[in-house]
Amino acid sequence: MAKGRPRTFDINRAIDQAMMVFWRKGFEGATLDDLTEAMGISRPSLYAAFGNKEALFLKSLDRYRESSASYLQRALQKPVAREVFEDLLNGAINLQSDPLNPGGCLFVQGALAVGANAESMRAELASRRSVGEDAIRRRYKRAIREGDLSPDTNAADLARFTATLLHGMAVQAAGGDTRKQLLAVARMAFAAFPMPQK
Amino acid sequence: MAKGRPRTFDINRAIDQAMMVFWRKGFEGATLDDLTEAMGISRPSLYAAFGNKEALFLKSLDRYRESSASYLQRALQKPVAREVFEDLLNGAINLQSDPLNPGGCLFVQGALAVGANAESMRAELASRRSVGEDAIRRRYKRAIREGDLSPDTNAADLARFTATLLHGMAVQAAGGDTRKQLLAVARMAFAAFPMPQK
DNA sequence: GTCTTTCTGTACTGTATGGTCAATAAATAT
DNA sequence: ATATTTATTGACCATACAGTACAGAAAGAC
Repeated sequence: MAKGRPRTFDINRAIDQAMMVFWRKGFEGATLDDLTEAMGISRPSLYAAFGNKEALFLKSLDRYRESSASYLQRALQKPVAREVFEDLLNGAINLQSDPLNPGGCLFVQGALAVGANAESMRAELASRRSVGEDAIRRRYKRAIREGDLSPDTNAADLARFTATLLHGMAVQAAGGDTRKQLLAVARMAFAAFPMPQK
Repeated sequence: MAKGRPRTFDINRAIDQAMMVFWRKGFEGATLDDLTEAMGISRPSLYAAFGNKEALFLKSLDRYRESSASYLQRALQKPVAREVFEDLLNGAINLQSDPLNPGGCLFVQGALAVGANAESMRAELASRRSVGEDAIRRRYKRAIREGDLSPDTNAADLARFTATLLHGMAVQAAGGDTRKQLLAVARMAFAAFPMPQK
């Protein structure tokens, strides 16, 4: 066991709580008092464990990707592009409209437009959204190779279209749209998905 | 002419400048120093003319709706639903990816997730987005009556789908997507639009 | 036990924020 | 001209913010 006095709180549980606060209030809107209260720890404990607010935010983003947004990796493993697309939309809806969560998506509302102090976090989020979109693009490319998407499909455009829907639904969910309403949106989007190669 | 010393600045021009700051940094991220500097006026002048930061934000939202986002009202006047849909997407792209503007949409990034102080502005924006979506829904309802949309179309769902695309493109644009890239997204979305009644 | 290491709690610091005061300047009304 | 109304200016205020110092507490090492 590590020497010295052990922490009295579970660090992963603390990150989970911080994540929820950032999700609900954004990076700028979440104050240290909000965070420490939700995490159940004092300010110096937070700084000892994480460094500062930015580092805690980044940890929260990692945690979000691995827990809440894990539907994305699962969707990418579906056998054909059509199912990938459907699972992405359904998974996003499931997450974003879960009444136990803040509405929407941490990667969207965490820091979409911010002041100078938070500019680097805004860029970080844009970058992470881009990483997700790129993973989708690569999956569609594979689908083209494997023949379940027509060879003349533009994978980058289709991935961007997918991301646009995910992000748009995040805004809708942040505004209070229900799961049922978002499912109807997804149903319409399915009609835009290119036909599988015959 | 009104008595008393006249203002030395153009109030509409000042609102335009404030709007740009809010658009770029959001309600919370925009400081009074940011605002007064961009508007070219002093703090007490701002308070005398507008009341406070919230009131200035609301004025900026009005201005945004009437200038930048005026494409929406124009699109709603198109003769058939299909053209309405296309003009909405094209108009949004035109606005959101204009290099002279901050990327994205003020109604989306103005206050999507915020701290307690700005909670009422977050709700205000959600409400205004909802007003826009409702105007689209009513337009589609009319289209159903007029026969250019099939009678079994769900106007509310189609309006929500439209709004989701607009808001999703706003997030994409805020992240740096170009006009060209967004136009490709719109082209895919067109495929999801229900066929006109035969 | 005693030493060392690490964590916790209270209290604090410097700064930036939104908002205001009081004095002065510039216009109209009579 | 004088009075009145309104705008501007620069300094100011209270508060909330992110971040920290320091003393005490709890564990392992020996």
